[in-house]
This record gives sequence, structure tokens and C-alpha cells, in this order.
Amino acid sequence: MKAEILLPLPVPGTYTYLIPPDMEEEAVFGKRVEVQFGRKKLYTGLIVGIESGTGDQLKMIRDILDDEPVIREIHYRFWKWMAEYYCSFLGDVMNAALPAPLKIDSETVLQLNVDHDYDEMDLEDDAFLISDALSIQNELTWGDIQEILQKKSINKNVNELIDAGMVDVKEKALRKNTHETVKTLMWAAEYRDNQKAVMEQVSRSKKQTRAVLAFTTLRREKKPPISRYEVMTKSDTDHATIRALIKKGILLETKIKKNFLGELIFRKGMLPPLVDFQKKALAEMEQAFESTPVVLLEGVTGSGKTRLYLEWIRRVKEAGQQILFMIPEIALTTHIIHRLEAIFESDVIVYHSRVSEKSRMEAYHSVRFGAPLVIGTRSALLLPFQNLGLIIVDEEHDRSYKQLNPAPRYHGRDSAVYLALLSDARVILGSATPSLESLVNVQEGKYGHVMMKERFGLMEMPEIQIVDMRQVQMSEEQAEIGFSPQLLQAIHQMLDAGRQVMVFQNRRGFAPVFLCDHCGHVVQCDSCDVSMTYHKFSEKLQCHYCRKEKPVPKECPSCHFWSMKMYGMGTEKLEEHLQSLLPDATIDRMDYDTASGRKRLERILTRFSNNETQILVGTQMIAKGLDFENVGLVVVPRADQLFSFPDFRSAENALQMLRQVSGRSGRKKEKGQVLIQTYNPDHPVIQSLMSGDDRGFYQQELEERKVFRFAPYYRMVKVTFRNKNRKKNTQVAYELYHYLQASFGDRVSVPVEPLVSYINHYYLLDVFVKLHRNRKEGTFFRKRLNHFIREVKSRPGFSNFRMIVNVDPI
DNA sequence: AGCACGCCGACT
DNA sequence: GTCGGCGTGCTC
Repeated sequence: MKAEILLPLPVPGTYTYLIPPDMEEEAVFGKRVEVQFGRKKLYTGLIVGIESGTGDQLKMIRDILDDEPVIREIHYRFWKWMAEYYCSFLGDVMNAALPAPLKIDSETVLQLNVDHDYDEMDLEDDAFLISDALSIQNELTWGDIQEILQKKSINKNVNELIDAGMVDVKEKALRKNTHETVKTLMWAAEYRDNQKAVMEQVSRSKKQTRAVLAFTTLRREKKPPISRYEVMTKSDTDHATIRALIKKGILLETKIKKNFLGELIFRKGMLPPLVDFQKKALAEMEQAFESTPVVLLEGVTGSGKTRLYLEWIRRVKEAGQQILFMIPEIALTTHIIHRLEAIFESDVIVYHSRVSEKSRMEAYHSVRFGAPLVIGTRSALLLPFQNLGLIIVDEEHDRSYKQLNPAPRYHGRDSAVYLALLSDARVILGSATPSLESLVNVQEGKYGHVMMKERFGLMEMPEIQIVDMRQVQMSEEQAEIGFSPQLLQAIHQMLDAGRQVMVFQNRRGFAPVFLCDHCGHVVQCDSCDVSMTYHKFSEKLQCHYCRKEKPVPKECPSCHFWSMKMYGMGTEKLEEHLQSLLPDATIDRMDYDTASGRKRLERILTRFSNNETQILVGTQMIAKGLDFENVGLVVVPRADQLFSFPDFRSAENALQMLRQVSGRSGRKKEKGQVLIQTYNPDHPVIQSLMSGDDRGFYQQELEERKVFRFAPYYRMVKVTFRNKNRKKNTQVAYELYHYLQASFGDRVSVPVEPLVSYINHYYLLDVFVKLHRNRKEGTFFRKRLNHFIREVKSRPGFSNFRMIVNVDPI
């Protein structure tokens, strides 16, 4: 028998291995195996197919690592779809899906050979250094040695040591506890008090003897249970050894399954009766689900979407099915999660990139065993649900649902819809400002649509005011931060009334740079085509793209005039100026710099929600998912930056963002205020925001998208060319352009430079393709693209030429 | 991804 | 002249 093995590597396809005859029964789809790949490296692979037959050149599976499969066919089907649709390798998807402990690979280590007689004096300097280090550390990895010798190619030195018989090279298979079940061992009854009989039974196997001795020692040292893993580690043996001992009837194995399952219990008062308009929406949803599994729930902030989510969670839970509650990947995940967790009395599984390896592992198995509710980011879609009944995609319009790097570059919302289709589950897409993608799907009848216009309770929509910046006179200091007198007055009034204020500051274009007063030179990064920005904390200049740092120059590097000055306005600087304009106010700031420390972020939020700070200045992250009762005013000093950004989605996003920030103003107590400064008060985004009716705007935006053949009417693909050789990069990019033009005509763009076209010594070029939204076209395109990529890579000098494919780029 | 083989420039 | 660099090809 042979098995098709998928490896967590960026290689196309799968590999075939032989199944050892005694493992044939155990070898089933979805179990992990240990295989040797290449000369010595051991990897964790996954059985994704079994076939009969032999092969002479095939390697054997070394071990089967699971008792129960870690995935089922349905999950694999989802993986295959994702790999294909997003033009990535299956191995990349496997990598994204399985928590790290489930895909441990081996590591080459050097150990000192204690038995051997040798003379260190005969060694070359470098080899001596290694042997010296080994006598202290007793085990060194390849990387350790590279560090010790301060060079990359260490092969020669290591070989010298091996030839001298001084060291052993070992492939260390790292086996971590995968937290699934704890397998424990004990003596079989007839051998319990008969060490002699045991030793007789294992005398012919060194490994078994070692294992038995290790087990005896462990029994002496500690109380049971003694895990199989402990015995294996202590005796340096493997699963096969222990299996043999069990087969011989010397040891008995029992499994203690950790109980991850939990009932889903709502805390009291968390499911208050539905109000009329919610009942109405619920009935509409029921009806919509009759004809389609996906429903877009469009509800303004405060309309109680969450209450409806909970209603569906309750129903699906009662039907015994699993629920995935998806949230965008944002810095404030923890805040939202705390809110959701508070709703349930039982444990809720939380899954996103920041939870610990151990928790991810536990979450993985819990879901596999049927845990009822998972709250997570897009990566949670790849958990092995057994019986998925519902996926809620909250804030479905949020761009952070799309994975940027690494591959697979998948969209959480779109993938959720496909997964639901596979699992026969339902999807609720929730948003106050739906994406145009979803609206078009509604228009085309693919998704159902339920609208909630009313706000819960007596809450009123905030009052939005526009300050026309073309007609504003400002003092020098006001102009410096661009705060009009009207804006400052509004803040004053709000603070006097004892309410809080949020200042929403777009990050782009605000980084402080060093500029020469004399010649206008701006300090640039040596590796990228960008200006470096000043970081007060480190007192250095930093490149936002490659993270390299430089000291602040004492004189201009270009004209050597002694006059470098800081320009631009970071949130930091803004906070400073604001403080001097409002000396009595307590101001706090939240952006990516301050938010890097989790603790710090929590502290800022706590202070604000406790009313200890009056003004919170921050980037869009302050707009997401935070509810502060006492905020009476939200100000956006420079709205123009939002919609004048060169991106076909900028208008859509500007509206979504402005609505979202507006929603932060005024909660239960009274009507909130929103003040927006702009030089374009007639812009459709501003008009739509003022009127409160987005339909017209959306319709106009959709018309434009149709005319210019953008998403959502066309499926966009971006191919990024990234190379250190500019000429080569441009050449191949143009080749792709011409190559695709034959099939796709003017739906292929000329290679264009991205906003920042030189990063970390790499030149970047993008080729955009607009595809018709049908399966045939997608398949055809992938075929052409892959053909092109293969052809380029087959040329001498181009084997490592990189092209990054991004399907449905954001 | 990792690892080995093979061809060119910077030093003894 | 060799050492060490990196580009290339392959892994069942």
C-alpha cells in the first residue's frame, strides 16, 4: 500500500510513500505521519490518499503520529479550494491550518562522541571552536555553529569533525505534546512485579530495553500516570518501540482524553427579549435563509445586530451544531472578545494569531471534538469543525479580513461563504456599512438581505457637522495641527459638559520627517524608496517598510548645511500641540507605536473608559469595536486624506470609516456629535454621510466600478514582481503583460509601480488583471499564469524569480 | 523550505 | 592557487 502525503512546504503537489505492512490498518486519511524528505530531514506530513501498489524508489512512512485523524475529507476539500482559488500551494494552506505543534520537523544536531579517542590539537581553529563549544553545550544545531564561527558555510568544518570521529550527527525529531489526549503507560499485570521476565522479553532489542529501563526509573521517581511521551523522551526511543512493547503485552496503554467539550450556556440577562423591530428582522432572516444560506444583515450602529447574532447562536446550538463567530483581525480583538465572552457562562474558544501555541492546540482539538462556539479571526475558518451550522462574519466590510502575507492570501469573508457551502451551514454577514461585494451579491440574488434602520432604545443618530476648510481662518498654532476654531470650540464645549472627545487621525502622510531647511533634502532609507520617520521613543529615524534605523543627522547629508528640521505631524506631535491649545485637558494617544505593548494599550483604553482621560487621539483602530458611554464628540480633522487616496476602493472605505467613527459618538444617554473638517464638502462621501442615506452613493460607486471594470463586477488579480535587478523585473513584468494580453486584451494593465516601489533593495512592479466572474475564466487564467511562471523559472538565471499572486487584492 | 552540488570572485 | 559566496535543482 502507498500513501499520498501532503507536506507543509511551498512545493506543488503531494508525495507518495510506502506504508509499512504493519501500519496498513492504522494508515487512514487525515492522520499525520513522520516521513523523511530529502537526504535527512524529517517532516510531519498528512495522509491525503491511500492506494494499493508498490513502488521501488519510494521511501517508507516512518511512523504514524495520530490515533485519530486531525482532519476529515471535507476540510481537505476546503484546503484544496483555497489553494486553487488563491493561487497558493496546498502546503501553504496546511501550514496555515495546523497549529505548530502538529507539524514539527526535525533538526540536525551535533553531539560530542564521548567514546572516541581523539586529539583536539590536530584540529583546525574552526573545528576546535566547535568541539570546545560542544564540550560545554553537548548539543549544537547548524544555526548555533554558524553563529559561533560567524560564517555561513560550515560544511567543511563539520565534516572535518565527523571524519575525525569526534562528533555524531543526529537528526533530532522534535516531538511536542500535542495536547490532544494524554497517553499513559503501565505494566501489564503479569509483568508488574517481574522485572526479570521483562528484561528477558526485550533483551533482543536495544531500544526496547532502554524504554523499559526508562519506564522503571520513572515509576520509581514519581506517581502514575506516566505518559508515553515521557518514556519516549527519556529513553530516546520512538512510537514504534513503545508500540512493540504494548504488542508484546508488557505495557498497557490508556488514554486520558482531556475534556475540552463544554456546554454553551448564556449568562442570565444576556438574551433579553427581542424588541419589535428585531423580531421583524429575525423573521426576515428566517425567510431569507429559506432560499439562500448567506444573509447580509445590515444594521446601523446600535441597532442590536449582536442580539440577533445571539439568537441564531442559541438556535444553532440547540440543533447541536457548531458556530464560528468571526471578527476582523484588529489590534483590539481582545476587547471584543472580552465582551463576547462575558455573554456566556461557559468557556468559549478563542482563536487568532495572538493566542499562545498551547491554546491554539487546545482549541484545535476542542473544535475537533465538537466544541460549540469559536470566536476568532479568519484563521479560525481552518479549524476542523465536525458539524458546522453557522458562521457569523461581523463587520464583513472590514479590509483586514484579507490575508496579505504569507500565502495563502485568502479572504476571511469569502472563504467563510465557501466553507459554509461545503458544510451545509449558514452565514450571517453583519455590518453597518456593507461592502460593495456583498451588496452586489444581494442585488444578484445570491445573498439574502435584511436591514435594520432603527437604533435600539431611544438612541438617536449622531449629528454630523462639516467644517468647510476653504473658508476657515486659523492662527499659526491652529494651522500647525489643522484644527479650526470651530473644532476647538466644539471640543471645549464638550469637555465643559463633562463628556469625552475622540480625535480620529488618519495615519498616512503624518509621519514626521527630517527635512533640510537649506536644500530641502529629506532623509531617505538606503534600502527603500521612502522617507525615514522620526521616532521619539528611540530618538532615531526609522523606515516603516524595512524597519531599519538611522541616527538623526547632525547636518544635512546632501548639502552639509547645519539645518535639519522636523516636519510633519504624527499623532504624537498632534497630541503635543493639542495639549498646548487645550492646556487643561487630559489627553491620551493610541496608535501603532503606543499600541505595540498589549498592556499599554489596555491601560489607555481602561483610562479612557474610566473617564480619567478626556480626549483620545488615535488612528482608525480607535474606531473599531469600542463602545465608550461618555463620548459626546468625535472629530475628524482631515477627512480629505481618506477619500483622496489613490485606490479604487478609497471612497467606499472612506464612507465606511467615517460611519464607523461617527458611530462612536453618543451612546445611550444622549445624541452625539461628529465634526468633520474637509476641503471638499461637496464630495459624494461627505454628502452621503450627511444625508444618512448611502444608497445613492453606493449606486453611483457601483456604476463607476462597472464602467471601469473593477471589483465587485470583475475579479481582480494582482501579480507583483519583486526583484533586486530592476531591468530584469521590468522585462518579465512586461512579458507577462504581453502574454496575458493575448487572452485578456485590455483587461490586463501595463506594469505599474506601487506607491512605494523600492523596498529593502527590491524593485516592485504590479500587473493587474480583471477577470470575468465565472469559474471557467478563473481556471483559464490560472492555467495561463502558471504556464508563464513555469516558463520564466525554467530560464537560466530566473529560477528564483519571484512573482507574488494576490487574488481579490484589497 | 532546506539541503547539496557547482561555478565564479577575494584572499593566502 | 584555494576558500567561501551564492545560484540551481531536487526532494516520493
